[in-house]
Amino acid sequence: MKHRSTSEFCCAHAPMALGLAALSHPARIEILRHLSGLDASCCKDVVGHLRLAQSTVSQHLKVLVEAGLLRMRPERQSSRYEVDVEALKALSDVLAELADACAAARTRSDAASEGHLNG
Amino acid sequence: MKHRSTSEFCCAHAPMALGLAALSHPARIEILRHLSGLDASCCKDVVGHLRLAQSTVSQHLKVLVEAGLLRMRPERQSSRYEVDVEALKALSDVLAELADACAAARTRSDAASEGHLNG
DNA sequence: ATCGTTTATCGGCGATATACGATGAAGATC
DNA sequence: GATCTTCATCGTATATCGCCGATAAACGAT
Repeated sequence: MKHRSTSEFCCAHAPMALGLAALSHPARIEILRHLSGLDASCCKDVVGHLRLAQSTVSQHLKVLVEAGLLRMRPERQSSRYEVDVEALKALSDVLAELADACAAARTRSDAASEGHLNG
Repeated sequence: MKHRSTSEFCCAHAPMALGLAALSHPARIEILRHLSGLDASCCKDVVGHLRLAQSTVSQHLKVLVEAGLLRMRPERQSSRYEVDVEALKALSDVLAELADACAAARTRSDAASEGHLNG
């Protein structure tokens, strides 16, 4: 997840890669889904929902917070975790842009080869 | 990237997680962008674009192929790699659905608290 | 003050990811 | 046939991940 790659594209795509990495685990996807249903929730609640050790869940929550996809209020007794809907939407949009760019490029090249080869 | 987690949600979210994991590296994002510009391209071309060893690039391409985001025709001399636009769009849509679900849940809960608390 | 609850962090283990060089296979070129 | 190019794979080294148990910190209740 942490890379010290070689070129400028690394810096350019690093935020997107970090966000997607945070979502590249079934447990973390499920955490987002679970937390979206409720208003805000604590770690213990997530532990009850998933079948993972408390320390493991705490780690997953930390990953999501560091990726900016969750916000947390550290109320020492029972911290509240909440989905950052804007950040999630932003990440989704970036991926959608990539998909659209690829689709547009293909459409363009299809049109070109039709124009050149006439079918 | 390969997890043998505990519950049913793992299987449910595994495909999404696998796809996002494939995109969770700047080099692989850049590979998709690069390949979308061209029609189809070979490994050497990608090696020239990125500043990574040929073996490393070959690995990244393999990851993308195994995730279904790239198609490859193994022409032994110079294999052709091509973006699977449909697969990429599908993955983007799944993430968009997750984001929308979270947004919808928040909107609903906002409306509820407004109704209860009158602001 | 003591106990119970909840959470975050530490340390360790096994598995995986990332990167590279070296090697071998397959086609092209001379 | 000899050589070059291109690519996939192997082997290796290092770093990170994912998981857990154990522990410490913070708060509430008794």
